[in-house]
Amino acid sequence: MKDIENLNYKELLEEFKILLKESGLKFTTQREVILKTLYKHDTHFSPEDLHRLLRKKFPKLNIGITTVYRTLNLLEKNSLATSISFGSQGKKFELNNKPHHDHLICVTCGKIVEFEDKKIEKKQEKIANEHEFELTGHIMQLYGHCKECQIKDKGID
Amino acid sequence: MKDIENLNYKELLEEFKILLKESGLKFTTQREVILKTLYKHDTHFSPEDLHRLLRKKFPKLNIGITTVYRTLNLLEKNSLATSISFGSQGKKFELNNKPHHDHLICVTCGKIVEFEDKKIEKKQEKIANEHEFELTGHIMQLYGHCKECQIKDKGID
DNA sequence: CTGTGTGCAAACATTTTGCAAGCAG
DNA sequence: CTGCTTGCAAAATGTTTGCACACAG
Repeated sequence: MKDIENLNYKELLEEFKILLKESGLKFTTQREVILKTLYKHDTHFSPEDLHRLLRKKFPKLNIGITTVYRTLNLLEKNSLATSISFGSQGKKFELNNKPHHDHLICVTCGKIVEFEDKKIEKKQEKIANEHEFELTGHIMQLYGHCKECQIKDKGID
Repeated sequence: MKDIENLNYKELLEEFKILLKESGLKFTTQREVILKTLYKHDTHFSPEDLHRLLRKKFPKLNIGITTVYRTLNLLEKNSLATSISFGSQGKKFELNNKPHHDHLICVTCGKIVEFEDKKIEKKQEKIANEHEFELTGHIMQLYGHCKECQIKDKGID
């Protein structure tokens, strides 16, 4: 798996172009603005949110939701992006250009908070070693109710 | 978060009934068989799979997918169950009546090793608290190469 | 030019909602 | 009896596919 951690936009773009060429695919304006927007906003985007933003910022492009889906899936397939999903609320995507981190996810409103914990990562390594595994990666997602949703759930309703 | 770890079915059922009463909801056959089936099978169920199984095992009930969704959401909202998303497919639900165990997965041969680590669990709680989340569950999956496959991988490939 | 990419509309898949009838309390 | 619950059908939501035209290489 290619390591694109800490790449700046120019490097990322280069990586994307190489990857397209290798697969016999074409570099298009749509694909470019999707990559650029993901890079600039550094958030978890749902396809729908990203699409809305793109239509607003690049009205002339008249970009379709279909293209957004296709490009996000393309990025994920090639390890330039990662999606995290929570069922009915759909997937959210982020670029893989920053150091590894994990996610806290509110099961009520879908809010995502990132966190990083070196001690846990260390412990994971240790567990892997104990079982004679050579680690290549991991998923860790914590699910719960965020502050706002705890209030909502208890107060009214 | 209510602790329902290690409850047997009778206790779990009691907990469910109390919870329903507290919310002014009713105890119905549908809700009962859903709880019981989740308890018995001790797996991650998608709503469709659970629905299919329920229709097969309790044909007279003629249970609707709607009820399955509603009950699973009810259980999750009250922390008796947790839903997680495996990959790109929909949600899967499991009861919270067992201590959470996690998985080490060999990406080559698919072998799965279960493990449990109290320190990591504690740390996760701490992280959640720092972000004012009330935890309901988590996924932690470590991916890597198991001992046997490390040998194989080095030989060939 | 060639074949991939695009937007659109329609198809699909999954989950939620409106409703009339059923049933728990 | 009261009003929550249910199954059904329809709607809403999220995602993919077929197609004809556009465009990168």
